[in-house]
Amino acid sequence: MTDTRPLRADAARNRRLLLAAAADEFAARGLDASVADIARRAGVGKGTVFRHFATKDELIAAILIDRMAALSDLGEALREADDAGAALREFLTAAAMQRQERDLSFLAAASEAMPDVDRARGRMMTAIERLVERAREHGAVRADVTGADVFLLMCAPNYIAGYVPDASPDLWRRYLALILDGLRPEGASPLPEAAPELG
Amino acid sequence: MTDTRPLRADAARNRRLLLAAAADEFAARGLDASVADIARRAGVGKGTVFRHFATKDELIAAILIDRMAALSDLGEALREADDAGAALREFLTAAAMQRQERDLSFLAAASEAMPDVDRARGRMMTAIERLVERAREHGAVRADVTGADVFLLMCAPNYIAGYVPDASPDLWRRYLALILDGLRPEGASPLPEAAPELG
DNA sequence: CACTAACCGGACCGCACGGTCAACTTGCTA
DNA sequence: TAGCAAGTTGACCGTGCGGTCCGGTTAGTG
Repeated sequence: MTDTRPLRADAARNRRLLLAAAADEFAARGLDASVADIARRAGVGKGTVFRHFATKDELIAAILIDRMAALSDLGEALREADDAGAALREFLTAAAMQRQERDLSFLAAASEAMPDVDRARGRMMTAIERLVERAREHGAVRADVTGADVFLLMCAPNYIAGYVPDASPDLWRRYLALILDGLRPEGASPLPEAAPELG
Repeated sequence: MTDTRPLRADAARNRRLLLAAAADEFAARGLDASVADIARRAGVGKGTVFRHFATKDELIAAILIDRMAALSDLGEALREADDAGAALREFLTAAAMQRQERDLSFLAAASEAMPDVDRARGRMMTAIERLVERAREHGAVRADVTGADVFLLMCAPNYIAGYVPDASPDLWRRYLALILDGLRPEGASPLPEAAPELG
């Protein structure tokens, strides 16, 4: 944090390789993918992984923070969009497009112990809340749906499609469309149970 | 299979205790819950677990088969129901009510190697397909949704609600309602991507 | 009641994982 | 180009897991 000396060229390169390899490996095998496999995929020794990330959890956190930051950027940019409903759709499509990890429980667990994760999640949550609020005002989504709901629904398309062996890589679009249809206001039956409070 | 001699009284009791303890432990900690913990919760030695189930996977399979059989019974009973839409809703509610495991990937993996699992899954799939077909004919669900879709969506409410730390135990009802609203035919936009083929 | 096959339990094994470390290599700078 | 801090590496460690095994226990039977 306080120490911001730039990385040596090879170290910076390895860090990039590691993040990419880890994202691939996690997408393929889930969060249980071993650090050794990630190192091998990156063409690097296992020790190097722990030089860059003190812990496997920190590596996961770094990836999640990157992704949440990108989505936050998008969400904030979309605040100006003309069509609030289309903006929300675009956001959720982008969220599903970056292969999300299936196991979000890490997010909840890490938020308590890792302030960086918590901050990134908070920023994304407010971006989502703004989008939902605006879409609601424009009558593009049902009145009883909240930002927290959308946050939770964000990964569902990948989760659902992820359990089809040999699925089309775009199968998630089908379930995203289904969920989006569930969000539309026309003829919606009121939702039971209060919306959850997150973070 | 061929050998159907009845279990000794204590063995039968322990088997029941084990299945219950395993279901609890899996629900609480996911499929990674250790066999030792399950044995402890059942008040039994670890060796006893492996006397009843050759492998941890077989224990999981036994639980899954029980649940799928119960759902198949319900699904077949609901074929006679007057309101086809209500029947499908009732089925999905029952499916969510038994705490489903979050990690369905086991199902796909086990189906290939374990014929019992495959058979139970097949029976449940046809029950679901019948319910969906009938609901579709009655105009209670959109035309482009299939049995495979419903099968995949079945566990989503628990998955979504499962990542809220301290959630109300009935929070899944909220997301089930949302998904059911996504299934309704009025004003549905056609689904992209072909429905997956399962099994 | 005595006998035995079925059953139980927990010490034990091998393995794979996350994480450490000390010897070695390399990019930077003066 | 010499010197050194920064970076790399893979052998190594402790831990916790699924699964084994055998000595002791118990439910059923004649």
